Amino acid sequence: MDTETALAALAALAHPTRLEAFRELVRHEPAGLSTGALVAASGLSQSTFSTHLAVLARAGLVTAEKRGRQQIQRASIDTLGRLMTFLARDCCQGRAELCGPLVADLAACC
Amino acid sequence: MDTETALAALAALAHPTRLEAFRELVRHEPAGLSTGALVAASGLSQSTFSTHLAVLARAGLVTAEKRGRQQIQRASIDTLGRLMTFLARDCCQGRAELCGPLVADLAACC
DNA sequence: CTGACTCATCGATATTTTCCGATGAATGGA
DNA sequence: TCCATTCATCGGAAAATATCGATGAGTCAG
Repeated sequence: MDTETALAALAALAHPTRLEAFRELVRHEPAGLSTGALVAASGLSQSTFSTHLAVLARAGLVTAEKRGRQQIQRASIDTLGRLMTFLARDCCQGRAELCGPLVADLAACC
Repeated sequence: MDTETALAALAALAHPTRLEAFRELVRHEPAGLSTGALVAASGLSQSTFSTHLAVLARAGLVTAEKRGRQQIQRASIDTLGRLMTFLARDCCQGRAELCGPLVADLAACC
C-alpha cells in the first residue's frame, strides 16, 4: 500500500459514522449488510450516509454488490490488513525489537 | 483503546504532513527528533507545523521532552499498537479465520 | 543584562468536510 | 404499465480544518 492509499483509508476511518459502519461490517463478514440497514443504524439521512459509504468504498475498505434493488456492503479485511502493515512497516525494517511487542499484542487478541 | 481515542489517532494520521512526520519519528525511535528538524523537513511554516504536532500529541501518538530550548519529539509505538489492535479487535472476537491472515501478513513484514 | 534561538499560541482567512432535502435512475411487485 | 423501494448524486448551508504571520514565553550564549 502506498502513502496516498493509506491516507485515504485513514481519512475514511477517521469519522465516527464511518468507523462505526466499517466495524459493523467487519462483524458481519462475510455476509455483509444492505445499505439500508446501515443507514437505519446510523441515524443519519440516507443521502448523508450514502456519501460516507462512498468515502469508504473509494478507500477500498468497503465493496458493494448489487442484489435486487439492494446494495450489499462488505468490509475488506484485506485492505484493513494492508493498512495495518503500512503503519507497522517503518518500525519493522530492521527494527524487530520495536515491532515484536506490537505483533505480540495483536496476536494475543485472537 | 476506546472509540474516541481511536478516532483521534486516525484523524491525526489522516493528513500528509502528520503521517509523514509520524513515520519519520518511528524511523528515529528511540532517539527522537527536535521539532525544528521536523519543521525543516515538512516545508511548512513553523506555526502550522506546531499545530500539526499538537494534534499528534493530543492523540497520544507523539510525546515531547524538553531538552534545553529544543523539544525532542518521539513516536509512541505503544499507541500505534493499541490503534492496530483496536482496528483488528472486531474480526478477532471468535473470528480467528479472518484475523489469521491479517496477523500473518503483519508478522511477515518483520 | 542583552540578543539570538526554539517553540506554542493567537487572530484571520481560505479550503475542506459534513449534512440535508430534492431529484433521478434502476429494480421489482401489483 | 404504474407505483413503491432502494440508493447515488446534485446544490447549498453550516461546521471543521489548514495555513500563515505576528506575538510571547522560555532558554542559552556572550
